[in-house]
Amino acid sequence: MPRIIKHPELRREELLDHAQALFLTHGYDRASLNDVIAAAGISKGAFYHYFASKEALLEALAERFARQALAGVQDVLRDPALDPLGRLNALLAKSRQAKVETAAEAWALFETMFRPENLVLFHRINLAASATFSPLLVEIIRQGVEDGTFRTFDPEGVADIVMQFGMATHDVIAKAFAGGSDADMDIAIETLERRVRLYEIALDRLLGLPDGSIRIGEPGYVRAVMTARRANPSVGTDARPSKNR
Amino acid sequence: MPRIIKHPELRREELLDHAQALFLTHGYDRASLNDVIAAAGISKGAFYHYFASKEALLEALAERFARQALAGVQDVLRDPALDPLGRLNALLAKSRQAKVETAAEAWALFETMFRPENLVLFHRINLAASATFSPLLVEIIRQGVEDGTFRTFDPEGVADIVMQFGMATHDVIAKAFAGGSDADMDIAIETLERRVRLYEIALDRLLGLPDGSIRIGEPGYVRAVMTARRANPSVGTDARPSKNR
DNA sequence: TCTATTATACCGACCGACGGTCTATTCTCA
DNA sequence: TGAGAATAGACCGTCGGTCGGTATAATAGA
Repeated sequence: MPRIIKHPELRREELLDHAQALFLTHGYDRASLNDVIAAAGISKGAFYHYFASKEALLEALAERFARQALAGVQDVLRDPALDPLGRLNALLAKSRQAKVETAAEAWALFETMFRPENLVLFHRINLAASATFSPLLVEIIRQGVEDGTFRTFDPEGVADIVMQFGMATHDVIAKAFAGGSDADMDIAIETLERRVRLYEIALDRLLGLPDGSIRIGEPGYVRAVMTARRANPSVGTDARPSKNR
Repeated sequence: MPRIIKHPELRREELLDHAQALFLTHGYDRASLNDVIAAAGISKGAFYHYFASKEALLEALAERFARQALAGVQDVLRDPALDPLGRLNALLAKSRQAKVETAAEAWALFETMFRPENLVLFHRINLAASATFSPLLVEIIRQGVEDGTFRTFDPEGVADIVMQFGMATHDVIAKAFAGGSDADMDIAIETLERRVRLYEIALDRLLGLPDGSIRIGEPGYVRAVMTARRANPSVGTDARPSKNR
């Protein structure tokens, strides 16, 4: 095997790219290190030069996800024209928009993200995302409390609940994919749509706002996300020779 | 090795008992099948006679947890004297009581439950618990809506949020243990206490009740749980020769 | 009641794949 | 030219899981 030397940062990113693809298509546990290094075209030794363990690779991947998500939302955070409620809604809108775009552009990725074997991966990403976004939410809520827009005694708590709501949609979506049939999907879409309305009201009331102040997604948005796949035909079930562990 | 034949159900329960002990002390991933069968004193073949896989063992364990939890709340569910709000509060009180008792009787178990390596185990148990308890909550809420006690358009959604809140305390507690020092623990206790108050209010308002109607735990209850360990000295960190995967 | 026969419970050697380690080699650059 | 970063790949112990086989229990026919 010829020896190929690349710029370290590039190699690291490449490794993350291949790991991401494999983890998403086969799940963290089922994608082996050998798969990853084979895809990346490097040796075990090279891999362990960049990452201390497979676990560390997962961690780095989650961090990268969080970093990218944060970058996409910087403008909202910095916009001085926004009041706390506006900023909070803008933040929610951004994350909604990110979901729609992901669904449209990479339905396969979107779908695999919610497969049961990806629970570990998903959890790690969410953990990293929480660590990144919670402080931002707290700051927004705190400002809102200060200027009288919001009323709550526990900004951190409310921030956590916002994050929780975001993650909770996961289970509903997972059920939609688990069912498989279009009918199941339809039920799941309507459930999720109702759930989003509920989350909005929960946050409204938790923050002492009139019902309808918080907007997580306009009616029909869930359906828009979930039917975006038509443009990008399903990858179907795992086409890989099954491993038995 | 002598061949010992036991009643199948007994053997199965024994297997679950040993698996539970090992999974809790070392985590699902780190406790190997060989550890389990060694503890139970049986062969690989015997194990695979009872369970199709290690995964199936975990599943069965989670189901057993859920079944036991369900058994503990049957009286509350059946009590005809309770109105929906009373029943909901009684249910919350029961689960609180269960936590306090667990903490007092088996602090080691309680602590290990929240260690990071037990995330998978914890998640499975919660999944099983959700599947078991959500329908019960839905039924209670639905009745409350019918008789005018509660006001909501999405009983399933509210039930899910109740379950979510129950699980969310996990993260806060996990942080308390992660910190380690008594000071960290103290901060975590106060955070959790405030968080419980927030959850109560969130549910009050979500169900259209006056603030203070829902009681998850009386003030000071969290501290009572977390300091119950004094009676039962900590097991400290993992005393086992570390495995490298 | 005493066997044949079948079904069930159990044993443990064995397997391929896994994550991870180690030594050796080659490249880069001061 | 020498130090150290980058890469290679053989190798290791352990893992979850399989398999051929054995001992015991249950059942049936005589």
